[in-house]
Amino acid sequence: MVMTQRGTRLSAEDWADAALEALGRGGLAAVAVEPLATRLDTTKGSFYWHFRNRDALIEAALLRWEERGTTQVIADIETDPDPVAKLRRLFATVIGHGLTHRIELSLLASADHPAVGPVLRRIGERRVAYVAQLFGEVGFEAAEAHRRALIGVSVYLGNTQLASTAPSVLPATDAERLALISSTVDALLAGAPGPF
Amino acid sequence: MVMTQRGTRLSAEDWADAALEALGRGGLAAVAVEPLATRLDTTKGSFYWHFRNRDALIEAALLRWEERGTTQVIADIETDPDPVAKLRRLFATVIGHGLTHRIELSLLASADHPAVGPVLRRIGERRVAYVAQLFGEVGFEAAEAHRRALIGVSVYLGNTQLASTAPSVLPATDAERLALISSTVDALLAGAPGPF
DNA sequence: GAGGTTCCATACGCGACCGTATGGTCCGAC
DNA sequence: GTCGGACCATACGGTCGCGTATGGAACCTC
Repeated sequence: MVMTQRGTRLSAEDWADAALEALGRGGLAAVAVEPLATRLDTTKGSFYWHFRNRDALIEAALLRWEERGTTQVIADIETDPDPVAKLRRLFATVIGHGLTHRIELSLLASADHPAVGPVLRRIGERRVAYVAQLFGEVGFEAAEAHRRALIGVSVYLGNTQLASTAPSVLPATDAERLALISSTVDALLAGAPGPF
Repeated sequence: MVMTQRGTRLSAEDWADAALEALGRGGLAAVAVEPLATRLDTTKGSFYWHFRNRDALIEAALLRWEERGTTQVIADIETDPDPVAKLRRLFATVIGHGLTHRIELSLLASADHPAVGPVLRRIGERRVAYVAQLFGEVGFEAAEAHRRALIGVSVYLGNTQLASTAPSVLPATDAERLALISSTVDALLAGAPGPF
C-alpha cells in the first residue's frame, strides 16, 4: 500500500528553474532546499543527489539566468542588421521580461553575496558595452556612445524599478509605455552623425 | 563580581538605526533581533522592551528612512526659488546618499512585504510628482512635465543601480559623474518654453 | 535609603532550515 | 529476471532566529 506514483524524476535543471522562480518571489532567502522540495513535490534526498549544497544551487541558477537574460537576448537582437532598429528592438524586447526583472531586483539586495555580485557586475557591464557598441554603429565616437549607453541603460533600469514599486506613475497601457521608451530612444539618438 | 558597566542604555531609535544599517548590509533578512543585539552589545531583553516584535522594528526603521530620504531632501531643495536650480541641486544632492541607496536597493527585493511595498510606492510617487512639479514650474504642461520627470527619476534610479552593481561602467571621478548628470538635466530641459 | 519604575540579562520552548546517513525504489543492460 | 547504478524517502543532529517568562540591575523620587 505505497502508491508512490511520482510524476517524473527530476533533473538538476528542474531544481535550478525552481530556484529562479523562488528567487523572483522571495529573494535569495527563498531559495531554500526544503521549501523547494515541497514545491517540487519531492524531498531533500533528491536535491542532495543533484547538488553539493545550497550554494551550488544558487550558482547554477544564477548562471542559467545570466545566460537567458543577456546572451540570448543579444543574440536575438543581432539578427537585425540596422543599429537603430536594433536599439528599438532591444528596448522593446527588454520591457516585457517580467520574471527576469523580478529576479534582478531581488538580487540587488544580495549584491555583496560572493555568487551574486560578479553576475550582476558582468550583466551590467555587458549591457552598457553592447548598447554603447550600437551607438557606435550609429556613428557616435566611443566616449559619446558610452555616455549615451549609460543613460539608456539607466533609464531602462529605473523604469524597471518604478514598474515594480510605483506602477501608478508609469503610463497605463503597453502602447503608451512603448511610446515613452520610443521617444526616449529618439532623444538618445538626437544629433547622430553619419549618413542621415 | 559582576562588572556589568554597560555603555549607556538604549532607545528605540538606537534599535531603528541599527536596523537600517543592517538593512543596507544584508537586506531585510539581516534585520534580525539576536544579531542586532550582539552588534549593539546588548541582549534581546532590551529589544523586546522597546518593540512588540520584529515587524514593529521594521516598520519603525522604514518610517525613519522614508522621512530622511524624501521629506527632508525635498524641504532642503525647496529653499531655492529657481526651478532649474532646484532640479540641478536635487540631482546633485541625491547622488551622494550612499547608505540610503544601499537600503533602497535592498528593499527592492522585498517589495511585496506588507510593510515595505507601501513605503516604496509612496517614495516613488512622491519623487515623480515632485520632479514633475519642478518641470511644471519651468513651463512644461502637465503631461510633458510628467513624462520628463519619469525619465529623470528613472535615470537617477538606474544610475544608482549601476553604481552598486557595475561601478566600472560609470565615470570614475565625482566631477565626471556630476557632469554626466548635468548634461542629462540639460537634455531633459531641452525645448523648455517660457521666458528664456 | 526605600520603593517603584524603567530597562536589561538569561533561560527556555519552538519552528525553520541545513547537511548527513542510510536504506529503499526505479530502470536499463544483459 | 536479476543486478548495478541512478535516483529518491526518511530520520537524525545541529544551528539560528523568534518570542515569552522571569528575575535582576539601574535609576529616579521622595
